[in-house]
Amino acid sequence: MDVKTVCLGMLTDGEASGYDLKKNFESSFGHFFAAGYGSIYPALASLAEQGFVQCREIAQAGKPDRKVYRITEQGRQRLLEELDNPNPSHKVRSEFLATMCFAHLMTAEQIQTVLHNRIAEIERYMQLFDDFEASCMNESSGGMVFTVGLGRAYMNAMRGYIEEHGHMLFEAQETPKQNATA
Amino acid sequence: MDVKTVCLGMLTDGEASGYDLKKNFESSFGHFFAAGYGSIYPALASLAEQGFVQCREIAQAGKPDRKVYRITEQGRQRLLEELDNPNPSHKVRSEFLATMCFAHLMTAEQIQTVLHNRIAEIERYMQLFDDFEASCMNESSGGMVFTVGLGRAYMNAMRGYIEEHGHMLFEAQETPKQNATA
DNA sequence: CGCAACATGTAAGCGGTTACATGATTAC
DNA sequence: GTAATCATGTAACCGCTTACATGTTGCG
Repeated sequence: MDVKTVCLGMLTDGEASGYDLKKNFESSFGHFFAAGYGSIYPALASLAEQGFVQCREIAQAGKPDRKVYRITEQGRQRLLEELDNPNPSHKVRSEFLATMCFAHLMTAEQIQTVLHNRIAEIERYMQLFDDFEASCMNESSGGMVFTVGLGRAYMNAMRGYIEEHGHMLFEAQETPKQNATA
Repeated sequence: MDVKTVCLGMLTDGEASGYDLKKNFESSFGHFFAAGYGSIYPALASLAEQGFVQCREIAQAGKPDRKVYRITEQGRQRLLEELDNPNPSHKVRSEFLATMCFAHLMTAEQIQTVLHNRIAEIERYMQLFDDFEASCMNESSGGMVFTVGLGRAYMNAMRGYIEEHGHMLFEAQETPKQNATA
């Protein structure tokens, strides 16, 4: 399951351009599947080449032609095959947690800053979830609703844990050497 | 913050070989920072070349020489610089959630299987957390304890959410086309 | 006047995954 | 016998990130 497959899935909701899909990746998919233009445009080109999507160009004044993609029947079949995976992965890559493992090598201010920034980012995601529910809750599939709910649940758990247990990071500092920001 | 840096951090706990570090990556770091031998051995070689670690070879009968690495003073400085980042990332890449977004294109059995497997994986992580606490809780830094606690908190949140709200994925199935497993 | 939004792409590079290669010892 | 544990590495590959390239419209 890569960016290509997710694009294909998004297109089951109706036609869209690469630009449109990017907005989708930012809003509803942002918390668990990031993708930039550098992945999306090549993905769409490749899908078109394989016959999984069809492209319709719409001329525009002063802007590049808008390229709108629509999923084909082969594309739908392909998507179903991908969705058949019984054990899709869920991977976390956290520099944040890696950093916190070594909190005893950091100053209290450094730790405080990192924690503060993490909570701020969590709040941003929470805002995204609120926006999503405010705007497109009615037209959304149960799957999307589930996804947003799960995002909210685990962001909430993280925030709660940090607020309740973050203090333990400040205990047992060993020789807080002066910062080597050089 | 890449595999190299995390290896460097692990070595602040004492000397270790690549093989040792791998076990570390699997147990305590497994839920937020995966790394295989293909990343670890080259990372150690590169760190040694840069003077951030020193290598001591221990001959062994019938096995390759055991290469034990120790962090140097430059290595410690380097690590402190890396830890100075005020906004370390926390990224999720979830084929699981991506799949669930398109649950309305799947059969009930498929969804059930995916959910079941995800919960099984969460239980595995929970077991790892228990093992960690049973074995090395006393000697561990506050940071490691925090990390494991946070992992447990969000695994728990995920599991709870799936159990309480998973049912919504089965509503509103649209034309559950027969599977295209080809 | 400058920035954000609209709109599409390419190319280099990087970091991590996977597969391959080797081989003894110990426990079931 | 066969699987797991110990133990280290290389090399190809793959997919994503980042930077670059271009240009208009409209708002404050």
